[in-house]
Amino acid sequence: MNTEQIRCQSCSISKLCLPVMLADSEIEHLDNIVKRRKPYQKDEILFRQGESLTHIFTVRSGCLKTFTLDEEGNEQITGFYVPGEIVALDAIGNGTYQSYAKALDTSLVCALPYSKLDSLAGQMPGLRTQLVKVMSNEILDDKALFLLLNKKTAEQRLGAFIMNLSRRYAIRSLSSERFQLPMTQVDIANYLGMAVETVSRLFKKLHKLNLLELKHREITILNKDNLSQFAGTSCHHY
Amino acid sequence: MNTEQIRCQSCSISKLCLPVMLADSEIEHLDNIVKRRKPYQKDEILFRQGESLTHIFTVRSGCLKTFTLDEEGNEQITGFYVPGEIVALDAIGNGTYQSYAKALDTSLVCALPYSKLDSLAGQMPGLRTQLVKVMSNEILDDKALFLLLNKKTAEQRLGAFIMNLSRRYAIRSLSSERFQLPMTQVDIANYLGMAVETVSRLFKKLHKLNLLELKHREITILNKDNLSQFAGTSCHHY
DNA sequence: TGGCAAACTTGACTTAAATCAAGTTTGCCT
DNA sequence: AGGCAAACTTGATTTAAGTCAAGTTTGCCA
Repeated sequence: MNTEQIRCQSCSISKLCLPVMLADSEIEHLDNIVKRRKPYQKDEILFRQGESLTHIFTVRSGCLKTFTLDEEGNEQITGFYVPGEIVALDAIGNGTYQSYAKALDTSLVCALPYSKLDSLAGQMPGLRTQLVKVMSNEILDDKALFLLLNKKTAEQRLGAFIMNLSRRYAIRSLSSERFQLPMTQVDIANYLGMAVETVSRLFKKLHKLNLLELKHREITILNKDNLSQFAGTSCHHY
Repeated sequence: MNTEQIRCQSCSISKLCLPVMLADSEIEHLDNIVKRRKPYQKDEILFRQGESLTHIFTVRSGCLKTFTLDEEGNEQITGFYVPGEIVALDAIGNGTYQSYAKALDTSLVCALPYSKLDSLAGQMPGLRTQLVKVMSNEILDDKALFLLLNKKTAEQRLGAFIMNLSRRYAIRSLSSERFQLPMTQVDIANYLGMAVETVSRLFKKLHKLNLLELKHREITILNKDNLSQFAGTSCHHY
């Protein structure tokens, strides 16, 4: 079976995506508007900042990043997206993509024509509710990220970033103790607002503390509890 | 006329709020579910983190802040809300308020019972669209804030914060060159992730550069263009 | 399969902003 | 009106993390 042909009805991540709580007949309507595209290759661009919004995207496999460009043309990464996550929700407000989106890996993606999704949401209360919930959760996640960046040290930020990725994989029934980092350390540093050198040194430190192992791009979390604690409350000031 | 009795139909900020693009008959339906409460007094709490979501709030006058508490019980401010802005959108996802909300000033507020708002959104496409747009815009604003905190120096953050407030007042036809800061410098420092001392010193610096004047709580922006530029691109590295 | 750029590492040095300490000013409450 | 806590200011010192410099390693592709 061609993976491009998987339908919402049988998609393994449908419970994280828009079909949550829809009746079978409703899922079918949703499925009918979904376009499943050829896999995007690493570094392929899905959309560009300023283009007018045509589709909302959901990740089925692989990983995407979104970013803007600053005055000097440097990437400013604004998010990473793993399977089940929805990309471009910030474009709805004024109908224009507000960032670039690029595949970090070969990635399968579902494209939902926004106008069709919107009118379906008008007919299906469950879909409307789910869309609003997904957006509400994104606002919540953004506020959590805000607190992380604003109040925590570099080592807490990196620890929390790894734990956050791990949790997102766990919810998706992917391995949460050992996984491949889909992004480079340069990307992590950019996203977390720190220097690459700092990221490298902190990974070394986390390893020395026996919290995790990093080999090439493969992360193994050795002590989930301690890593969590380290990320949250290693800031003792007595 | 009692200000508590103003209706959506005649509310001066309705064009920034949920009624945008609704037909008159539709606005009436919306107006019917809105509760206008007695003004909240300074420091009065609207809701607490963990309470289950009953109402979404919109600010009519005054100013609110939202915050969470960290392990040690310290406030972590997550947002300030001025007239026309909607509070508690991050609570919809799991039906629980995700922060505390407190009045910074005597504030008039409209309370919208969420279940009623939700079912109205099911009947009125314009309301559904507007709700989704408002949420999308909040996601966008959060991402802009993220970039600000992540990539900019303390002085750019403070400059951008002031310009952001000024712009929000301007949209609401309030004075954008001269206004009363509704929050203390302690609150600003908390929100922007810096020390109060730094905020105080930077206000002094902005004054010395003839960009603004601050007297008690009254801000006068002396050179909007330069302040904007200062906030955005004062980071020369040759 | 070898060359090269991107990714990552390590060490020395610098710096922006935090912390600490000790004020002064403001405005609320009795 | 006067007292007191919160808000704000100013200066001296410290520190976390950035920058700079110079590597080594990895993996792509011609």
